[in-house]
Amino acid sequence: MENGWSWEQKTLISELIQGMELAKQLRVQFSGTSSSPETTDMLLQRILNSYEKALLILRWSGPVGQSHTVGVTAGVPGSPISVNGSPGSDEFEKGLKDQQELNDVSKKRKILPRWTDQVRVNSETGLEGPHDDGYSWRKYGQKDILGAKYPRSYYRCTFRISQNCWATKQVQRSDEDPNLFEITYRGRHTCSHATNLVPAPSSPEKQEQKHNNNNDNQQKQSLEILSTIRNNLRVATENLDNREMAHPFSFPSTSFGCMKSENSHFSLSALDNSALLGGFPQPFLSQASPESNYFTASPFQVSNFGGVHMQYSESEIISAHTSATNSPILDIDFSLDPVEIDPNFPFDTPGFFS
DNA sequence: CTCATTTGACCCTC
DNA sequence: GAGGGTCAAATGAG
Repeated sequence: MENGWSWEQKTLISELIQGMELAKQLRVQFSGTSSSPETTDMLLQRILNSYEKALLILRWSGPVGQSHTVGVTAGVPGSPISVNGSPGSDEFEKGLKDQQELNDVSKKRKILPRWTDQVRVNSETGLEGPHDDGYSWRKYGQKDILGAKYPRSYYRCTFRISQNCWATKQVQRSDEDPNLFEITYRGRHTCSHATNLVPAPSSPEKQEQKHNNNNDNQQKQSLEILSTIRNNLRVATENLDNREMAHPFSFPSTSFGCMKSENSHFSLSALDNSALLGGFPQPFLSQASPESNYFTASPFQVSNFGGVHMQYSESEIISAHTSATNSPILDIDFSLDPVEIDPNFPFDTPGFFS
């Protein structure tokens, strides 16, 4: 590997840089405008900071982090938060240490990266969108949880055996809001199979629209992203299947299938300039409802893609915040197919909120 | 027949 | 010991 940097890494860095430059341009434009300039500037600054951190992390881990070890990501297994931690080199060392520990199988489970999404199911329209996170899951258990009204379901990747893919997820229905499901992902997908491929955008217009957003309307898109952030990352969910209401823990595994590049429409080049904004890995990329039929990338791009939206619980946001500053630990698999996006790339948390 | 789900039992961690 | 997570036999669906 030349210089230890793969093509994917270079592309990633290139995209990061480009995104950062765009954010800078945005900041220049916004500075001085009347519409809450402080907030705008602050948010833009945050975005820039995030890019810088991401680049830092990337460069730190680049040639070094070639081991592709199942990463300790921002999510940080088990303990979400230490909010006030400051980013420091010791954290990097910790990351290295954790990665080394991954060699110990017995610790594998413990160290698996972990993050949470919240998915709301709309009882009216009742479509099965939000659970299509692009992977193929098989339910292996269900458990009544102390203090929880509803049982928790356990899923693992269908290809655990065939491809040694150790990704799992837990689905817990919210007590307060039965329409809300908290999905905790653990581990990364190492499988490359695609039993069920994510459908292409339903219509050329939508695809075109998306494409335009990626190119001609970058600034507009950024504004929408900012708007999304302002809205606490909470977006209404539509067109979801209320079948889940009746069987909350039977998330259809059939509609998933590990994402396959040729169908995912997520090639880096296709993402163009929005790669950093929209190209979030699983579970941040979710197939939109059958109606919208194209991807959503949450939480940063939700406003651009109708249909299903992930929600982040406050704790998750905090976690994100924390990991951004505290856990520059990487889980970047640069061995990925150029068009495949690493499920665990720690964009879930980091920079965008720091 | 094959594969996914269910469910009670077992294991692990705190 | 309690609770959460996983295993694996039984069962069901296609």
